[in-house]
Amino acid sequence: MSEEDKGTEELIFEAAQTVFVQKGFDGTRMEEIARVAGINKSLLHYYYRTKEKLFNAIFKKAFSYFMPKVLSTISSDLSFDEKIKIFTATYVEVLLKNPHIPIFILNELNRNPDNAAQMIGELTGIAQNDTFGKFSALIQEEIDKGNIRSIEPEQLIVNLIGLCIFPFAARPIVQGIVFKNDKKRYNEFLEKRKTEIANFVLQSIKIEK
Amino acid sequence: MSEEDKGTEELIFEAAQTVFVQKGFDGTRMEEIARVAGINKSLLHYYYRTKEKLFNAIFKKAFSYFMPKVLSTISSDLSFDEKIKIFTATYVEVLLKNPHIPIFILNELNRNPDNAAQMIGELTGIAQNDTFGKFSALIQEEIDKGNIRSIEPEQLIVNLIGLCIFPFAARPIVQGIVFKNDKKRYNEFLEKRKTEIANFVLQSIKIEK
DNA sequence: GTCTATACACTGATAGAC
DNA sequence: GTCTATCAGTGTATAGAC
Repeated sequence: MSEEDKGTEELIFEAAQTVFVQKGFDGTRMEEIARVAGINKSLLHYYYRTKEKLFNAIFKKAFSYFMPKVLSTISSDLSFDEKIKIFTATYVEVLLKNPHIPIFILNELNRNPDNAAQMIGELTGIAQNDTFGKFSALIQEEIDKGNIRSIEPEQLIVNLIGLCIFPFAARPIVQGIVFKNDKKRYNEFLEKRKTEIANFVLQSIKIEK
Repeated sequence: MSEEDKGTEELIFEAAQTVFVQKGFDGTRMEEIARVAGINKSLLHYYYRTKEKLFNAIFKKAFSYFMPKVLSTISSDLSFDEKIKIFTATYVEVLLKNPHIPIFILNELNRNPDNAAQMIGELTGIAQNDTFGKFSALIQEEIDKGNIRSIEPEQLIVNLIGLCIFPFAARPIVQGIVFKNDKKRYNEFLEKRKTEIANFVLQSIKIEK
């Protein structure tokens, strides 16, 4: 399907995604979305009544990149180490393809938590099917079996997710200040993270030393 | 000095800080700042000509909480382990007192990188006096001395900072989804982070196992 | 379905009285 | 220094022609 064959609705959706993700809800003008989509401002309202409805559609899609299905990795029958490795590598890969998603989601989550919570709820029916709860249980199991050292499962989970997301959410700091605006070094840095995060975490929690 | 004794300029500054940090530049209305400050809208322009100038003043102040002087810890004559412990503990403490700062800074840095970079530049004269460069050198020294395992200094630095900042920037996710909106558990979680982060990191990079 | 024209509200900023 | 009044510009949304 070529660019011209796309239906107007999809054209609008993609333009809205580009602008909303880059500028956030407050910073986005319907005018600009229309311009990017190459159509008239009124058509936006024809397809999506209000700015909020259009935004919410984008938010849902974006959130699925932010909290990807990767989390289902933990339900597989791989070894714990493999789960951590695949989870972090795949997560970083997804974010490399959608680098602006983290700050967009974090910011909108903060700006309008109630609406965001509702959008998230509508996504999976009910609270991600408690993926984090299952993840916690899995970690506790590993501790009980003596495979990893004692650590609060929630601390480990937040560490894992934070290590993946942070370099993207804080790109201007990491690229600009840590790497003195050397974009090439910043990108190499992210590339290495695919394996570096799992390595860093597993080194911290392994027991046989 | 009581609330009433404050000069108008300071009153405006504090009101602006409250609103800007909560709603960002695009989401903030001069009207609301005036209302929070309990003064007239025109007075804002009398003291700070434009919305941008007022915002920039707030941004500079906020950034000093985001990248606190804690970084100077690394120039002290403490042991490497102690430096990591004090750095992370103090950083988390600062953020506990200013929990909305991280997402505010990250978002504005992303929204208008050029202006933000200039504001940061005006803060310390020139690029933080290359604190991160010194930090990198310190880490490399420890590796060369055989005190910690081999790791790219930049990866370690980003891990350290990310582990401190992320739980604040992603509060709605961590408190809402991981802790199912149990605010008490979320706060206990943050409290424990003061020591947990250093512990987690040092476990990962120590050599004698 | 897509366009032009326009209503209506709001926002940042200024002018001018006190 | 502080206020009221007001302007000019912009933003979302709708009405109506085609």
